[in-house]
Amino acid sequence: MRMTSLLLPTEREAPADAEALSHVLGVRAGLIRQLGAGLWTWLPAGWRVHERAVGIIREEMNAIGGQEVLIPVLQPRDLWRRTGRGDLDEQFRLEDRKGSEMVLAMTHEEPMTFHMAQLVRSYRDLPKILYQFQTKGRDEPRPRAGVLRTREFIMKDAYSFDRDADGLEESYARHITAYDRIFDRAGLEWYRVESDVGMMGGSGAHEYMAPCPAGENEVALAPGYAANVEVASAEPQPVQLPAPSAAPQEVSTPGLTTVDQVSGHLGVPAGALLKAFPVVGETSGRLTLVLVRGDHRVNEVKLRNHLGEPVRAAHPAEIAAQIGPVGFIGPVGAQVPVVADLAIAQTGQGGWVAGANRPDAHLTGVEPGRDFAFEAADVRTVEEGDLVGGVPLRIEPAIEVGNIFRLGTRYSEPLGATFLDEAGVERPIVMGSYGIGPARIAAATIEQRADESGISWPRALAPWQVHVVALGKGAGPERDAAEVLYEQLLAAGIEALFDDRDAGAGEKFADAELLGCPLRITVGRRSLEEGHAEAQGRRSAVTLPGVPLGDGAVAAVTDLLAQLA
RNA sequence: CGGGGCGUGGCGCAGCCUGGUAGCGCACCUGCUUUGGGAGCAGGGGGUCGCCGGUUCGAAUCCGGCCGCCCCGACCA
Repeated sequence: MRMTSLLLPTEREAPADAEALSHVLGVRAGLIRQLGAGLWTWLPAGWRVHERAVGIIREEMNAIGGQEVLIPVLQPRDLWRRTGRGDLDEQFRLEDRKGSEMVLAMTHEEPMTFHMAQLVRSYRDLPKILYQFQTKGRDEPRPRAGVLRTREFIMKDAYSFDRDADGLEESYARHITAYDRIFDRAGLEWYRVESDVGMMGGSGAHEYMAPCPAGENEVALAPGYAANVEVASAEPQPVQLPAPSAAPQEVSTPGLTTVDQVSGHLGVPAGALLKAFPVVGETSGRLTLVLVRGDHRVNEVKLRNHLGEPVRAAHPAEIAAQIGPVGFIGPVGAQVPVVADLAIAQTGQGGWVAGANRPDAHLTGVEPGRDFAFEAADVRTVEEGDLVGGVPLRIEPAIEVGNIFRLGTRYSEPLGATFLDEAGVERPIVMGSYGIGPARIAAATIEQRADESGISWPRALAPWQVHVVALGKGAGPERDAAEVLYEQLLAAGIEALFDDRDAGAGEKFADAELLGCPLRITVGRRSLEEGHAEAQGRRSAVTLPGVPLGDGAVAAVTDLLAQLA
């Protein structure tokens, strides 16, 4: 591709509203442009990257027996009502001219299962893996960071159909194989982490996380351990409790309502406090008092999974009516169920500090079990430095680039996707679903590999393998030699971008570094006289061996490319 | 949805407080010079100042309403 004809609007300055690196560089390098909140257009160079990611995914999905299909984005809302998903907040809804209710697909479990319900009759029709690359519409509460979280995006979504749980395990394992290869080939640093299965039930799920500063998730990492912080468990760091006493002692803590104030006033570590967090079940309406250590935070995902329903923080009025004065509540004497985090329950010690359920007062010397009844559960968020297998945990922000999910019969049952087994018994198909966001692969790659000058693509994702820069404005020997080299590369099937613009050397180099093709070949007066062009890898400042012009050029470039990642 | 911020040529911004000819840098067009790290000189084109309404002789500027976009949080099967 010649840059004189390419639509590549590079910018010297970052857009004022861009924060994330992938957002800034995506716009500056001319890959993407914004149409509206969470709505992004892929320009030619950016789309080439996206399609390279798609190509890798397609190859690996085919390699595990996946079959590619294409399902409409526009769908009857009724289908979604049948699975109880006709009213989701994130769902784009519309009507056709006849007034029929339609939705834009957020994902494609419903239509996929709908088809399979009609097409699968017998256990002989299973297993199957079907996938597609298709647009998803999600009315996100807050789109952000360029293409990282958008309201419309392309997802590779795959669905597995098996006769039983063992079959699902096999399909699930195949996807792990494919996904591991996909993210390796894309050149990402990634982790496969345990993730929340949500309220959908199912027997487990994993997310593929690419660490990067703009990530919206947090992953907890230790050797041999990787989990989304939403579900991560670890051994807490110890805390020195004050000496126990025979019975709780009331102490005056006037106006002291925060953990810091109380621990400072009493001269005890924050971790010696029992932080009381009253929650109300969204469906049951039941109030529960959750206790975590004063230096810990309640993990709402783990809490929700433990209680079996979503929860919200209790309102001050509810707290005052059922437990005690806000700021001074505690488990002792509280007439509500108490859930104590394992970091408290497992110590078996006394000496804790808790609210006294009386204004301006706390209790010291509190001992769980003796002074109040509780149910023990792991409901806290892990902290950096907590131990897993004796090794301190670290926590990193990451982008979710893919997920794999055991669905079970969540969709096959309501949509009547069944088959007859050998015994003639009708059974629901056991399903899995598996997503990957190619745009997030591109964004995560930018985040992980960019430097001060711009993007640095791995060969697997680069929009072009070679960026040929002709120096010298207008016609001249450099331009002629570069022209010949460019044509040779094209003829040899090497994807090359040719900077044939009448621009200064600095501008051409700056644009080449911004765009980040793996190999830059410069044809300039300096080396032309000796009959060669200069080669520069994007990732290193080291000048590579020169490329001879003429017959050996293609072979030399091929060699250089082989040395680059 | 709560909090904060911003809307002025393609991009980045000033002007608004204190109403009176819409400005700067980059980019763009023409010519000449220049040509290995975002060139110089000269000339030139391009803006409903987000939208609607109000105040005023006069509104980018003041007032009201609306819309859009960004950031933080909530949220994100």
